[in-house]
Amino acid sequence: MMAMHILLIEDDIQAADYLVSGLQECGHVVDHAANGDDGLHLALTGEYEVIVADRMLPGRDGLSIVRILRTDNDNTPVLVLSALGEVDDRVEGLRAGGDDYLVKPYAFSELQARLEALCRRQQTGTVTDELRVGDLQIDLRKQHVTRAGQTIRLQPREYRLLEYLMRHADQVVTRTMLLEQVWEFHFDPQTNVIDVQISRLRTKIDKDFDIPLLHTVRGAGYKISETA
Amino acid sequence: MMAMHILLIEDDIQAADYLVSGLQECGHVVDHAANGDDGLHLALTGEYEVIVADRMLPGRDGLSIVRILRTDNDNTPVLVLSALGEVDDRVEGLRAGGDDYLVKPYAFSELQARLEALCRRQQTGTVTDELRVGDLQIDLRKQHVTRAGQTIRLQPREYRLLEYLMRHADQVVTRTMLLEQVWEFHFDPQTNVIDVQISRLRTKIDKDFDIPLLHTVRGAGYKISETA
DNA sequence: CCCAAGTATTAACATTTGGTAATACTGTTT
DNA sequence: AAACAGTATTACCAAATGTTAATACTTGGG
Repeated sequence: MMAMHILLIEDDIQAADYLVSGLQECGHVVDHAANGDDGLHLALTGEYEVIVADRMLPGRDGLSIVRILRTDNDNTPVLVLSALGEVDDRVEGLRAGGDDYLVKPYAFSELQARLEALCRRQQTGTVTDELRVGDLQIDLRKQHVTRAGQTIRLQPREYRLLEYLMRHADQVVTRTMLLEQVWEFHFDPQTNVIDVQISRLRTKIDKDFDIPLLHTVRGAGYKISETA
Repeated sequence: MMAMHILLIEDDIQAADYLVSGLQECGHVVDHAANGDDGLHLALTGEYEVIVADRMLPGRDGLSIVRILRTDNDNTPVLVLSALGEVDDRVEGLRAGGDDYLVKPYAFSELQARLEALCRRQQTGTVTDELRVGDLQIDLRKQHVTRAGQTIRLQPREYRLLEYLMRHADQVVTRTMLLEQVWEFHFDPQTNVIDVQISRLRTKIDKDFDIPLLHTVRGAGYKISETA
């Protein structure tokens, strides 16, 4: 089993210590947060393969953390630990979302097995988990974009547009390709949606930087590339 | 080959007559419009399995008709007839959208074959092409909803919600089912989105009618059914 | 060098939809 | 009957994103 970066959000000190040691012995790197708010902060800023969170937490409970991550388009898998009796409808909903839950008390070996399963599911989903052109970089798992280390916040459509462009880096991408693949329009909208969205994307990824990466290929379309 | 209702939009009288006769001889029912505007009107109001439209038309061209149908969520397949030389980028886009085009001059047998292909594609897509509960009815192909013959205009999400409910008519549909199937949320948004959207849907499908079809199943979810 | 087509940029606007919350209604339980 | 949880309705807001349109810049051919 591969070593993983794991975030553990658990307020019970005893349980937390036990888990941290156990997971470290398996070769994993474990960060620990003792309450929901710290946990959420780490989850949003850090790079974890998987998050283990208690259902009941001071401040912000485990489910609320999942919800916020998902709303933020962060797909890091979360394993929710819940005491017998506190399993509710929402925990069931979790399963379908690629996450999992585990009812306390549980065997450590089961926790291990489920963590592995969650990571496998994640890994098979995407072949690579990042795309890069120059200093522009997409974390596909977290749908997180940075340029020169600086976070760039994109809207959903802008993200899809950029992802498509980057999956075809150094290739010319035609307007028709974009309409079909990014907009799922199979007809001509006869408006300049694309021009406008390209422009919006440009201001976000190129405006504040010296070297433009998103190039116009006159009469053909667009191309994202390090070299003009 | 099944008999079909076909709408032909063609301004050239000779060509139109030729096609109408030919198609009628194959057992089809053909309506003919001689210009783009009449054609669009028939397309929007009538019930056709397939539409054949000239690319160049007085008033409104064939592609513009396709565009308007699609914007209106009408998926009736359109076969565009285009003279050599007037094929442009957009026509290519058509193909991907489940439509087709044919360059003049063409053999009548090829037209026949393509019409059949378009209809087959459409038929295999949906097993039935309408859902009905009492006097409430959905035309799945045109995504058109009527109650007691009266058109009901729904927003996209409202439509998906209603379609899901009607595909499970007389069955209780839980909130979790709706979140996953209609909203593709695999986590609890912890808001009352569903309640609000159900309410919006109700005002559209039940408010102006005597018998309510959308019922609340307290503690469980919702059910669409003729009988309370 | 000038023109036309292609493209860029920008602002204002409309629509769809989710979030929030106040209020009211309804069925169930004690 | 009173209390309570579940649900309904409604209004207002905000975000995302498509539409329109005015204006300006860019490029290549004549």
